[in-house]
Amino acid sequence: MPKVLPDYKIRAKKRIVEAAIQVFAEKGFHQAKMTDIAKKLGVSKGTIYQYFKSKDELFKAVVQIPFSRVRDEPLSALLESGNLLDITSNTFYDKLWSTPLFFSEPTWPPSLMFEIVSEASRNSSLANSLHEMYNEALSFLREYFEDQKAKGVIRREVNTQHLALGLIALQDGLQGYELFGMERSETGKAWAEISNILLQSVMTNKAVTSEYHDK
Amino acid sequence: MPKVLPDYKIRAKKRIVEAAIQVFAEKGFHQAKMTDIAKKLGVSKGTIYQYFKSKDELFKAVVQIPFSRVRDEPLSALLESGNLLDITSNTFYDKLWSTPLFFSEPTWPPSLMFEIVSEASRNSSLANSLHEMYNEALSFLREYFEDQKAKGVIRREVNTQHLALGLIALQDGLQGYELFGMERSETGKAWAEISNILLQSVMTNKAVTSEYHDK
Amino acid sequence: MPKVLPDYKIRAKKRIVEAAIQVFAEKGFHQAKMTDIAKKLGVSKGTIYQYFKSKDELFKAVVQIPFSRVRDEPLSALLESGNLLDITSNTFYDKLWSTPLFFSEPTWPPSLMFEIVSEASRNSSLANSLHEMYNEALSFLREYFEDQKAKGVIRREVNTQHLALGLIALQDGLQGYELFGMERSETGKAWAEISNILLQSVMTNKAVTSEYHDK
Amino acid sequence: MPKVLPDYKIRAKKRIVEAAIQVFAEKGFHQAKMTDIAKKLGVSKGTIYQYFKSKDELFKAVVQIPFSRVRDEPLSALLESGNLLDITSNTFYDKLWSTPLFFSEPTWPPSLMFEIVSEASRNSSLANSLHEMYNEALSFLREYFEDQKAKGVIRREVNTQHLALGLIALQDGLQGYELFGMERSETGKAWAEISNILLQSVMTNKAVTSEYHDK
DNA sequence: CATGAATGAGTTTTCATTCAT
DNA sequence: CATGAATGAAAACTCATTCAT
Repeated sequence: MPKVLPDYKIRAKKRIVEAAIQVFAEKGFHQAKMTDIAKKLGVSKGTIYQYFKSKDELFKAVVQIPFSRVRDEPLSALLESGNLLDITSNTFYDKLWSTPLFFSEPTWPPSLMFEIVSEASRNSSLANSLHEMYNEALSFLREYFEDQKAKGVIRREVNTQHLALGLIALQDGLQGYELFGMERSETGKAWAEISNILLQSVMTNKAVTSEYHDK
Repeated sequence: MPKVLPDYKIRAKKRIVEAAIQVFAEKGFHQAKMTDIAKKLGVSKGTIYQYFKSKDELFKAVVQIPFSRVRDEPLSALLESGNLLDITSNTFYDKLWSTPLFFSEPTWPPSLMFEIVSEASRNSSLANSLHEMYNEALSFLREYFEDQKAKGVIRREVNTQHLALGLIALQDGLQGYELFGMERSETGKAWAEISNILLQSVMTNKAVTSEYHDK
Repeated sequence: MPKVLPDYKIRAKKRIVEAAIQVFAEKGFHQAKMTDIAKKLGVSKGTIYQYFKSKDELFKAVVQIPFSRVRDEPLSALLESGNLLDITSNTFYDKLWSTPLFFSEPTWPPSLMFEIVSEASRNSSLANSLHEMYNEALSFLREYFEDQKAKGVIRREVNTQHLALGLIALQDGLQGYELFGMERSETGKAWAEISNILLQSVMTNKAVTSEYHDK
Repeated sequence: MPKVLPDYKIRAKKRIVEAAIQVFAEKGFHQAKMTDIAKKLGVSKGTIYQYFKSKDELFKAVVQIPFSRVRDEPLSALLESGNLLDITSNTFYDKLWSTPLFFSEPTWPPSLMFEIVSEASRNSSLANSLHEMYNEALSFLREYFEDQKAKGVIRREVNTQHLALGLIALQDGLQGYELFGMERSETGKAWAEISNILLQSVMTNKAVTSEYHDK
């Protein structure tokens, strides 16, 4: 009888993955010992092996966390309710990465993200799934920009794919700098200024004028 | 007599560091075995230990490679001879990262760079030296922009620090995407388009006009 | 709640220390391989590392075995029940070193003792704890002699500290000679004769006479 | 053509052995690296291998240093010129061990001595040669005592073998205590007092009286 | 199911010894 | 002969994984 996993098992796996994400982020995948993860959960190593065949299996599960950051509700709300230049706000910048960890869908803290990207360069299957996730995120933003284009906010000749890619790359780059100690205040100001220049440049004259009037 | 290392020892260390960079980039620090590095060099494990006390020591040496990418000659030449919008070229984009490996000063391949950044989040001493390197690179670009400002190419009200930070972050972000399989052709086009929008936005009207005439 | 080690862990550590003492005595510290110790216990190397961080840590534990030989019950009993010249007996000589190994408190076999003393000359922390142990043993014997002095058995002008030191040194010296093959029968006779001369010399005339009468 | 070793070779070997003794004493046999010994001599490792097939061979050479301490000239002179109770002096105590190192015949410093004794318990060939050396030293002292007996200084019923054994054992024991930090002043006083008691006890009444008169 | 002591394969590290210069 | 860089066999040590309780 094909049986789906009982509910408690799914919840147990999720709790383990959440703990693993934290520990991997704190120590790095290879420095993180199975014992550390077990300790963080308050269970024994053996228990983890009841749910995941191996440390590698657990890593894969961590990596399969759906890439939901751009799609998550607060972010979508932000985009859909406001106007285009809201993207330049620190609120948006923060949202892009700091989707509340372990609240709804857990997400990778930046240090883990960078390790995963590095790992992806040697692991094509991981690369593929990362690629897919990014494409999804990009589509989401691109569609939003296309929408704005349809509304006459963004100029017709703008390549929305490149715009989306550029904005997210900018944010990822700045994010990385925070890892080695660049101040959030500094990266935040750079985000605000650069994204503002970019978006103003792609807006129609009409939109620019009206946005300024709104302020 | 100041006791410096004999020349051949410096060269030996350098060769080991170069091999280590390659192997670390291929396999990641923890997957890279001392044997792998020795094999790549065609020597025995023991030889490496004559030059570096431990694997960790070797990693530190790898990480202390001076951050010379922006200062290296071809890059400077590119900036100094050409006009501002040359930055938007793929040549420049390539230069930023792909300073020929093991030619003059070895540099970290991207996958190693991402691993190092991730590691920096847990290692404040590493973080400090990375920070310093980035500041140096940023200063270099900012000074260039200030120069352009003095020449009337860039508008006076532009914050050149943020401009430099934004451009490098954009490049680093795109670089990361290549690690999980995004095509260079795609990232290159995004770079060209976004950096072009940015730079045109910060240029004086006069400069924009003349640059267009040059083409 | 004061976090003490669980009982079984203390017992496990003790069993490992006992095995280590045996193997160190048989082969010497550096010739003794972790595998040898594990094999003697019938466990794997890994197990030992669960209880001791390193071979050196294990050595330290071996060395911290309390110096109980003079204080142990049979020895005290011997001293307290008998008369002073019992010290000259082979029973006492044997007791001084050969407290039954691994019976109650494990003690160092002579070959290990000599290695430890040699090591102490290069390791001041080890030297300190050895010194302390010896002082304890010496105090015990000195107090016994002081007691005998109070009872009129030993003459008042005798320096009991030097007497104790001399007797134990004599025993340690003879012990060493057994290590390179001097017969116990020979060292035993030397002990009997020399300690007898010494003790008779420090006894009061009255005590000498009565002791002779006892025989 | 059977050829004895050229003179310079013998001298070279001797210099190496002397350096080895020092380094073995400082660090212990296993902690002493061939490099250390070479450095102490100011030559390269390779040179040592020109004269000794292996580290073990070198150790054997160190251990074969003739046991000359009791026979060496100053000591013999001391014994032969003076009277019996001179043995109780600190000068004699010092002489027993501290035959000037590397002056004529090198001798083992105490820490090396203790390591060698420990090693002898596992190495019967080493044990044999140590035993032989000790017997030689004992004979020397015993003969001296027999001589004193013939001269009417020592009583006829005294077992001179045990007396010699006891005195040397006492000295060796005290020597060991200095290795873990017992003060020379303390061990010296114990030696003076205990050896004095012993020797006075074995002397004839006549000798005791006259010795006292000499003072 | 949960536990955590035991395992041992896989690495790092050491250093006596060799040998090309 | 002397040198010291290179070697590699032999240890120490790690930690994911297993399994008896």
